Amino acid sequence: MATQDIFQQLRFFREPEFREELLIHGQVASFNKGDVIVKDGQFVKFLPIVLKGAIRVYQQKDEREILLYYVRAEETCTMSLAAAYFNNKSSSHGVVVEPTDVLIFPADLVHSWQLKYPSWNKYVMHMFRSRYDQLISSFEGIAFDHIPDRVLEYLQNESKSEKNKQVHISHQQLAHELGTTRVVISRILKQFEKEKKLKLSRGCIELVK
Amino acid sequence: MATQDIFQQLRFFREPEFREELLIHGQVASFNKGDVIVKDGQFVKFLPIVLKGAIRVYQQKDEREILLYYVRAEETCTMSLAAAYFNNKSSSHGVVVEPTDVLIFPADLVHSWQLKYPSWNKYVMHMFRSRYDQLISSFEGIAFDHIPDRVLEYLQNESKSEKNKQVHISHQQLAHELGTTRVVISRILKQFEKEKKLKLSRGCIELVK
DNA sequence: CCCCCAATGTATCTTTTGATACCGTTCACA
DNA sequence: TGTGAACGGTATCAAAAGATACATTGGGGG
Repeated sequence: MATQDIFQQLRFFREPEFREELLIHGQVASFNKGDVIVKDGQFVKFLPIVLKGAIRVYQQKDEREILLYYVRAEETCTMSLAAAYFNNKSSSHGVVVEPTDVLIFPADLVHSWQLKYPSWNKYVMHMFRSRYDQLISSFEGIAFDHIPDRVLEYLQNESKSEKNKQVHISHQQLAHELGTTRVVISRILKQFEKEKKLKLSRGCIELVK
Repeated sequence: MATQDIFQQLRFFREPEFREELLIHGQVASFNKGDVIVKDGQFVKFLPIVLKGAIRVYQQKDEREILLYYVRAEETCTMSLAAAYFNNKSSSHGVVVEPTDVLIFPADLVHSWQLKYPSWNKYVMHMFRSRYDQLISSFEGIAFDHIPDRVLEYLQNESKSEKNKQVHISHQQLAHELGTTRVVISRILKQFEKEKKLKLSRGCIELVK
């Protein structure tokens, strides 16, 4: 990826010296679905900023899984960032879910950037704030909404990025994302279909609107 | 409160110039139970650091309430901090729950401190990380644990700060904290009493161990 | 000492969700 | 073209939690 393309993605990094540092220390890497970016228990040596694609970040405890967020274009992984800043081991997993390009750079630069470059500082604050809000939102969902509502909300979120209203996901995967079981999801989706809210086909759910 | 007492509370603010700024711009204020520190929809002009006591920070939507965290000694309110940093309105409420002393200072100083004082920068990062972890923990509880477990956990957390194992709280309040109803709590507590896990009296729950 | 209200105890019923089992269908691939 | 795995539909049962209703208790203020 050419230099200008990188900074087309990363407009909010303003200071010329900062951009220069990013080019000197940073490196573009490509990953495929299933690649593991960080693992629970590992020290974080490199910090990624996603240019294209998505990384799924989650915690695992016993058999259960908590989805924290997806790192998408222009974003970084706040869990890794915090771990890097305090030189802690990562407490979460990061797995690539679609072909993904990331800009990676040594994690120990974070400390100095934080003080030297206002645009980086602002970026970090923004990321933390935004992740926190996302988590509150998930929390709300799980605390107050019944599963049918959460299913609908999930589907609407997923589909609005695409032109059409189709979401390509299996009932099993959807159950996994929402922390429930396949049977429950199938039951709910079938009910929605009866109510003409959506159309079902193998591996695909189409919202009707 | 005398100067040396303040910095006894705030050891992690190291730079002498920073401490000086804190003294120049900061001011100690005292609040009582029920006082409102921030309100949803208000711009954040002043940022508090708690010296003693506790502030309950929560969001309200429709009739429901989400407890985000308590701001206790040495801590600041990350929601206010983020709102101040981006000059946003607060999206949460902060209410004093016990007699509380706070150091307050103008919110617009945050930007410059962030860049000038490493110890402040570190403090902020630490607060964000720690709030995020707390929220994940609540999330886990609500997602995976049954209410009886959450009740027990809540009581253990509350009691371990005190010498004895008594928690002074009504079933109604406890239900409120855990986002359920009084009847459910009474039912569960009674069951625990039968199992000799605790002793109940009016307005007080005593853990047996 | 009485009255009132908050706090608590308890029964009953319903809804939501999870667990399990079993079935047919579709698809990739040998 | 057959076959096994993934996908999806559905019935049945049980557990968890909420909703509602009503009784009882304890303590403070008049």
